[in-house]
Amino acid sequence: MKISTKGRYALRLMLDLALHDNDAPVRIKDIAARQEISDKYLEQIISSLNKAGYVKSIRGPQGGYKLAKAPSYYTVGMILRLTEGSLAPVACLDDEVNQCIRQESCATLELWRRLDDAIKSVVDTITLANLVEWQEEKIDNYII
Amino acid sequence: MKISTKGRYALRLMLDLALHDNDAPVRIKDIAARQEISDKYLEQIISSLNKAGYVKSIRGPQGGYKLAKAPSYYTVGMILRLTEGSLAPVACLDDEVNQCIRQESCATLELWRRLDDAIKSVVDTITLANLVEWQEEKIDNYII
DNA sequence: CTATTATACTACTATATTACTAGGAATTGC
DNA sequence: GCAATTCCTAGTAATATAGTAGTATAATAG
Repeated sequence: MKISTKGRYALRLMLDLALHDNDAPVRIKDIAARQEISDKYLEQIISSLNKAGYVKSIRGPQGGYKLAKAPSYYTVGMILRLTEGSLAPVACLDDEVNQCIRQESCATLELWRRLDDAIKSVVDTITLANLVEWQEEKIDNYII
Repeated sequence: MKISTKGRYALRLMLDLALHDNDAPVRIKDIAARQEISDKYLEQIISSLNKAGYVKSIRGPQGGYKLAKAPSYYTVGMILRLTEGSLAPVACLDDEVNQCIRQESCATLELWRRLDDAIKSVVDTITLANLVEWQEEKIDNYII
C-alpha cells in the first residue's frame, strides 16, 4: 500500500515545473539536481507525462519542459494514476476483467469501496496549485 | 497502492471465523474451502494472527481456531497492519528512521498526511462486526 | 554547416516483494 | 497408538521496483 518512487517523483517533478514556470523551459538536469533524483530515471518518468500531454517538451539547446496547462488543472490523482496506474486498493474495483466471482456475496467489497472513495476524495480534489500554495507557505515560514 | 492477497485473505479469514463462531473451533481446511484459498497459505497467515493474539488455536483432532475477542473489537486497520505492515502511503510517515531530509520544505508531505488521514478514517473505524453486518445483509438479499 | 545541447527511445539489470508450495515436527482426542 | 490437526521452516517461480546505459534524434548558436 505504498506510493512508489515513480509516482512520488512525478509529483515533485510537476511541482518543480509549476514553481519554475517563467518563460524559459526547465531542463531535466536542473529538476534532477534540485530534487536530488537520478536524471535518467526522471527522463523516463517525464516521457510518460509528455506522451499524456501533461507537459510539453522543447528539444535542443535552451530546451526543456513546461507544464501544458495551469497548475490548477492537474489533480494529484491525474498525475499519480498516469505514473502509478490505478489507485484503487483492490483490483476488483478497477475494471470488469479483474472482477471476481465472489462479488455478489463479498462483504469486504463494501470496505474496499469506502477506502477507494476516501482515497479519491483526497487525490481528486487536491491540485498542483494547492501544492504550489503549500510550498510557498513553507518558504515563507523559513524567511520569518 | 494495492492491498496484497495476504491482507485480503486475513480479512476474509477473520470474517469467516466471526461468521462461524459457535462452540466448535473452525478448521483451516474449512475456511480454505469456503474462501477458495490455499490452505497452506492460510496457515501462514493465521499463524501471525495467532502470534498477535487475535485468534486462539486448539491443536489436535476437533481442533481449529476461534476469535480471541468479539468481532467489534477488531478494526480492519488492526488486521491489515498486522499482515500488510504499515498502511501509510509513503515511508516518511511511518517512523523516524525513514524520514527524509527534505521534510521541512516538502509540500507533498502535506498531501501524504491528508491521504494517510483519509485511509485511517476508514480502516480504523470499520470493524469486523461491520463486515459481519454487511455479510448478513447480503445473505438476506439473496433469500428475498 | 558543424559542434553542442538537449530530449527521445530502447534495452538491460540488480534487488525486493509477492504468492505461494513442500515437508516434516509437535500436540492431542479418541 | 493412530489419526487429525496445528506449528515451523525453507524454498521458489513470477512479477514489480528502481534504476543504469547507450545510442538516436532534433534544434540552435556561432
